[in-house]
Amino acid sequence: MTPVGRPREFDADLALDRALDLFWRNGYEGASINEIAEAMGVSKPSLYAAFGDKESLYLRALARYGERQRSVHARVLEAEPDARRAVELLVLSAVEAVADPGKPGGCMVVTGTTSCESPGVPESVKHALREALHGAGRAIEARLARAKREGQLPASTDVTALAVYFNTVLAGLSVQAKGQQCAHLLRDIVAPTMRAWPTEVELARRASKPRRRENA
Amino acid sequence: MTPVGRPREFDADLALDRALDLFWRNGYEGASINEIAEAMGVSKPSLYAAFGDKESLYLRALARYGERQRSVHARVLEAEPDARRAVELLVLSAVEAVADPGKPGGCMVVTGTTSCESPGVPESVKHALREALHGAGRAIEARLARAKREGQLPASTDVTALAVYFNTVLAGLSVQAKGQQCAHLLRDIVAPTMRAWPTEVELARRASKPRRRENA
DNA sequence: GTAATTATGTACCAGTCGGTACATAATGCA
DNA sequence: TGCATTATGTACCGACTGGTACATAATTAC
Repeated sequence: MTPVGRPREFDADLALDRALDLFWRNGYEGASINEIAEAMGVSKPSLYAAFGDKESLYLRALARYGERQRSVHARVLEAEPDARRAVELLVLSAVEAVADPGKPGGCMVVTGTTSCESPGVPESVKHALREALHGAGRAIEARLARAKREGQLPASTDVTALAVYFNTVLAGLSVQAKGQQCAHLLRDIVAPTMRAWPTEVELARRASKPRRRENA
Repeated sequence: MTPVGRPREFDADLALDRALDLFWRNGYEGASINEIAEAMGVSKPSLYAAFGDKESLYLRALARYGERQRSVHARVLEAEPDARRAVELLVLSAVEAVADPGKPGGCMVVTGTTSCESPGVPESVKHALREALHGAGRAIEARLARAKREGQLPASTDVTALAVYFNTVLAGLSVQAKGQQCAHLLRDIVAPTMRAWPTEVELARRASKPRRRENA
């Protein structure tokens, strides 16, 4: 079932990736339609015909970014049976990702969030960015909740607070990467970051009755 | 010695604060000269006569922001003799600051850093922002180094890494505030954040010979 | 007084912004 | 062969961008 009408001469999927790259680098207002169209290798009317206005294009790009990000996070978080090790890998992979010279520095959601206060940014975009930022936290929280069920975290653990904490460190990493902080310095913060994980000492001190450790 | 010529009819100091507010909120490119002039209560030519071009104005606003920020940080960091408590107060004060509804959400340096990749941002601005971001880390590092000298941190402590870590959490806090994360959730990350502080357990485990604690 | 100096508002500059009207080209279907 | 449908490039729209020319107003110095 080939579609009727003149076929488009560009790969819409590839073009969206070019737009994603620019939005990632410069945020919603910082990326102009003109340069996006040029990067896509497409004239402006073709861009509008294929993706609608700037708002729709950004939301599509953000959605794609989110899918990929969620997939990476899920793989890292679910691969390791030990939750502490899983989160540590998440942070470490984030360090490597934001410092990757082949990609725009930092995280698209962080870049977008910190530069979306202007009234020129549609409310839908602000909402999607907030949702994406909090969504990352919720993914971590789910993993921590599972760890708690499995006895890898004390029953008294506030998994919400701990998830927000890790999410905050990830956001901070993105800022540091944009600020051109050396990659090796960023790698060195993984260890301090993970010390937030409730230790056996605290586990013993906090729990009223000692908890038998089932894993590892 | 009153200056010759027609006196200016606006308070340049106050006007700079209005510009600071907008740059803080929207970053370098996100804040337009037109709206800044309007917020200043000044016509555009008067603005240019008093402050030069946009680049100069931003650098002056950023310098003022930096001075105030440094002053607050220094007061918090130096007031407490106990370094751990001092850093905890720093993080706590940052939470309250970025969540202050009376001020633009988040930190001006973070907002600026995450939205300065575009070629439209002068190199001097990018440089000043990097410097400001790293400067905050260096202030923390200095306090940690002092703590190490005073025996409040094990001699094996990597104060640079620890300072970058705390600075990263502060940057992340700013992002979370921009993302409208509830203030009470941000307050709850202070405790996990401070667990990165080398504990007595680690102090004992790491030091080859036990270190006598001199303070507290 | 007059000259020099500085500030002010209007009105404008070229360039870019997001977005589109319109004529033309390329396809499937009849 | 038309005809409907869709894509394409040119050329444009009004609004806004950072920045300024210029005439005028207000002050000090002489």
